Amino acid sequence: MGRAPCCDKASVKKGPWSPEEDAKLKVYIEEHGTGGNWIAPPYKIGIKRCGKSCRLRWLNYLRPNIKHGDFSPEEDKIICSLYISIGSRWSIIAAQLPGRTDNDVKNYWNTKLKKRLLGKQRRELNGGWNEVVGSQTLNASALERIRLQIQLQQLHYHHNPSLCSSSKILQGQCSGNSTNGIVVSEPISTQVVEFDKIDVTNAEASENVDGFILDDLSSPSRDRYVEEDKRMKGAGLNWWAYGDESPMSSNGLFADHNFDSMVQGYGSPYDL
DNA sequence: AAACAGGCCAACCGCGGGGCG
DNA sequence: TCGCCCCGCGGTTGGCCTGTT
Repeated sequence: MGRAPCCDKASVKKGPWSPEEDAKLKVYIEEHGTGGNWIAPPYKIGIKRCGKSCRLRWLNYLRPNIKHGDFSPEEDKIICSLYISIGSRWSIIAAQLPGRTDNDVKNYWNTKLKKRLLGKQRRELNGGWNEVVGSQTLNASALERIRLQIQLQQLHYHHNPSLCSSSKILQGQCSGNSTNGIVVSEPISTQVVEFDKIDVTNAEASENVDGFILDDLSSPSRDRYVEEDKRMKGAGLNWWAYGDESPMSSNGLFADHNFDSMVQGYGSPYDL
């Protein structure tokens, strides 16, 4: 038996909210709160909206301190790091970004950040991934996160020059036994690539050497990152400071060769 | 100038989980 | 314990906007 609808779909209004509806809802919520019930407000203020629609409008647009507009490089880093760790748990990720909503973060990831980071996926190091693990195909989102982990690991080295010299990056082909449907334990055959010390402030050199993130960015964005790098270095900070705690150890290899832990994520620098 | 394609984002949909009678 | 109801969440859609041909 299907679940009863939360409202009469035939009589509720859909589509964009009018300024009048916004104003009514805002005034009502600010004066009365929701009382944990989103079904009542639309009836009480006389708008023909589903309670869920009211909740969404309030959370994503009307509530105080909502931040609209461009995401900062710092926010980018938080989103990337958390996505690697926990996947598409947008509400949790958004909770780490004051003023941002899960919807905002999700849209930003899907329309910009993912493309920026995965845009060079086709240019993976020396042949890239074998997506088939034994007879098991990796869950797509898990695979994507693994790929991002590797690409972000590169950024990590960009911004930790002390780690860059003769650093090694796992680019890996996976093989082994399925353990829980999406993950694989040892053995993981690895290919290791060495690359030279890179200084991100030399954007041109970075383009030439790594061919990844920076040359994917438009000039203004790249300049932003370079500026941010200078600022962070000036403050004695490194980007992507998840190294030692991540499933990849600081030498760039997986710490435990266990894809399960990597896919589940436990190395975020941002405590949840 | 018109047509088309792609990007972007607000809003909707449907499911899972928790509270409660 | 069961079923209903609602909330919260992630995935998806649809329409507007902008850039390109």
